[in-house]
Amino acid sequence: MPAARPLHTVLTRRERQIVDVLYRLGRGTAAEIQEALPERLSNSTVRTQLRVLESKGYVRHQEEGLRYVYMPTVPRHSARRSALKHLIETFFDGSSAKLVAALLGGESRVSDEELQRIADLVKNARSDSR
Amino acid sequence: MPAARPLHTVLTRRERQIVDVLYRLGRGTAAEIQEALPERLSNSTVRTQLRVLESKGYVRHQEEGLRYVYMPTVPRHSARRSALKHLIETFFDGSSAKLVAALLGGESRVSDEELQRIADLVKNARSDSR
DNA sequence: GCGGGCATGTTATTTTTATAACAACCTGTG
DNA sequence: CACAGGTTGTTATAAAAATAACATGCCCGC
Repeated sequence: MPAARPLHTVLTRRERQIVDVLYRLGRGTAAEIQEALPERLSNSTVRTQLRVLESKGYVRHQEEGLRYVYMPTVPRHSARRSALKHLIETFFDGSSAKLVAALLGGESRVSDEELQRIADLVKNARSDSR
Repeated sequence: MPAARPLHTVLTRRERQIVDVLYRLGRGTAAEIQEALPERLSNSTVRTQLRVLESKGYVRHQEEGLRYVYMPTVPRHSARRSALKHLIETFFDGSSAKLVAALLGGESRVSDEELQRIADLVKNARSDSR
């Protein structure tokens, strides 16, 4: 039974890197993961790490033909929900509005298209709550 | 010269916990940090950890009367910007809109007041970009 | 059917992390 | 002024993480 606590507070540095890659890719073989990692590691190392993650219950694999395809056990949406929560609490004083402010105000502005989509989301949310 | 890479990808598990506390508190003594940590550690351990963090350049301290007050070296807003970016890339396919969707759609709904504030932010952002 | 290329499994070792005991030092108070 | 309480510095050790070499097995093409 894994993680009462958010994943990223439980995993080691390497484990996080690997799990993050998996959340980005959805699923992947050792080789693909190795490729996607921010640091060069030997294939052997990556596989060992994956096995550890699996034994801890954070990752599982399916046999696909000959090779193993790994994926996270914690569903993406729940991992991300808790990551989001943690981020808001740590950096935004618990306020979603502050997060949005940072999102819109940052130097890396969102595209007009994204902005439009966000506006729509907000509109819907508001009419829902009315 | 610390961290070309986002903090949380560089720090160990404990170090992250401590740095996170510091970002939440802004600043704090060893005792305060110890208090705020999600796990019970001896005061000695916390201080050792802080010294390590300092030697790595992620934290610094000021002498305040007798005791040391610690704070992050990386400014909060830049740490949070990169954390946010990383979160969006890992869990939201690089789309801010998807993040907002999760924010508004999650079970932990934002309050009406927050929602209002968000709506205003979006409105401003849109008129700016026009 | 044999050797090359990939994949996996096993196991060992090095390195880093994590934890904390102990000593020394102020400082205010009885 | 002695000492209790809170703080820092030093140093040792235990525990975990990280890395990778080496061995094994399987399929495919020559």
